[in-house]
Amino acid sequence: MPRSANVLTPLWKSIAATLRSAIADGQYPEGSRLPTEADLAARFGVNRHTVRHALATLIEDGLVHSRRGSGTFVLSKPLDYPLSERVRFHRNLRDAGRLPGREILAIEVRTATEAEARRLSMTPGDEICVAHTLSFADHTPIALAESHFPEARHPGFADALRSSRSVTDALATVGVADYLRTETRLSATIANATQASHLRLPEGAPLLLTESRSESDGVPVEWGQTWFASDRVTLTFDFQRDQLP
Amino acid sequence: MPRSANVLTPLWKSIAATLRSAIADGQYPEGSRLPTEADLAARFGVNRHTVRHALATLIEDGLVHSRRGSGTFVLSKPLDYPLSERVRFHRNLRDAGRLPGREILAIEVRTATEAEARRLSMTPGDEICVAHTLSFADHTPIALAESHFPEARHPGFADALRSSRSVTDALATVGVADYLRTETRLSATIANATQASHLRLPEGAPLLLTESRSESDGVPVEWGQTWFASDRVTLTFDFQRDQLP
DNA sequence: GAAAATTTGTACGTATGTATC
DNA sequence: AGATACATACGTACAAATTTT
Repeated sequence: MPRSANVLTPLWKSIAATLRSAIADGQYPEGSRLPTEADLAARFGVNRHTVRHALATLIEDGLVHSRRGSGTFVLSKPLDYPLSERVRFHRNLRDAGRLPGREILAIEVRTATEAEARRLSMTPGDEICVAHTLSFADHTPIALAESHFPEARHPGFADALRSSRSVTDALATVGVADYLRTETRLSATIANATQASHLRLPEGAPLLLTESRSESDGVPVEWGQTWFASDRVTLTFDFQRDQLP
Repeated sequence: MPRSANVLTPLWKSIAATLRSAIADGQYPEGSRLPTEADLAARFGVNRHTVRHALATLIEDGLVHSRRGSGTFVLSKPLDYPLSERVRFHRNLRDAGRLPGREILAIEVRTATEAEARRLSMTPGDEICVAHTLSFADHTPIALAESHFPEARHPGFADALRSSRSVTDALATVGVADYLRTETRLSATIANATQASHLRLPEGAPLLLTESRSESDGVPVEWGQTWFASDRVTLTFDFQRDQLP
């Protein structure tokens, strides 16, 4: 039997608002499961359709997501990762109130191919250091990176990176006090099996790929590709702000 | 019978290089099909495995892609789309030597929701103009956009946009001579059925999503989301260049 | 590992108030 | 004023995916 329709706001809208504020209040924390649609319907005293309508708006807004047979879960808000000419991973994460973490998957030293040499302003055959790393925020993987460094120009860098575990520190020990990002290219890809496994994502999840070059006094010191788990990170930048170190 | 191994560069590498330069020379234009693996093997006088090894590197680099039973096809190089505080679609495309095009899918004028009002510094209930557009480069769709404009602040904007078909022109007719992009957020998504159909992509293709706000004299004039077909566009930006109009 | 229970997704239908032509 | 379309809401049933037994 239809409810008297003499209302200012629709039922589903007020239910959506209630759920929204309950999530905002931390009543349903990130990753937690909402009550089942049947439960919510009973609690609000409405039909299941009405609850579904409310939930649809939360899903649309990326606040929750539902899995058939499993339930509706609160999504964690993606980390804002500001891109600037002075991108520093640890600093970015601490500024966002998250615990930064980095795991080195592999470090190899080998001779540069033609394309790699070009990107680092070297000659093919020169030694480069290639580092594969996995970055974490609060123990959750957020990005997978493949970074190329001109080992020939900075001998001992690979060893420094192995012991220091921070790019900025390792560069400092080989004499690169400061460096700036000079070029950034952005595209989107689909996670392959390897990437998905490292990032703990389903295969086929959307990834944000950045390709960037950093220089120190006009000389390239790094060229790298980084694949971000797009549902955990949002890259941001504004041209106004001149952020200082 | 194995070939004498006393060689400087491996066979597959020189074959890959030959194919690369053939593609670069325009011998195999964008979208065209390479000779079959059997043909290439015969032409280079090697085993089909060797050709496959060479092709694998081209596929890895995103230069070509292969479809079982169909062939190997030359991919078109993605358009470089520079992001700056002064992003102008038509100008960006002409600078890249492409033919810009824009199709207006829908323009609606309605009252702003709470979230929309916040983004445009308005009050909920104020009138906004929402435009759904599709952008083309050389008649190929590259981006799908949903733009929000403060109609209440600039009465007549919707009509201006309907007749002018350029955001910059339409803003000019309502008195906004210049505007700058103040905020940009980036993420990656998967194309849904609607997006895929408009962009002429397979469902599930990776999209690059930008969310941006533009202001004129500190007052918001546009808030929009743009979904780029990631295999056709690469967003770029460098902090060095101060590009002038 | 198979079966059962749980939970979301989809589809049919009904009814009524509200806005539009 | 009447016809028509739309939004809201309830009822029921079954399919499909997941979790639990």
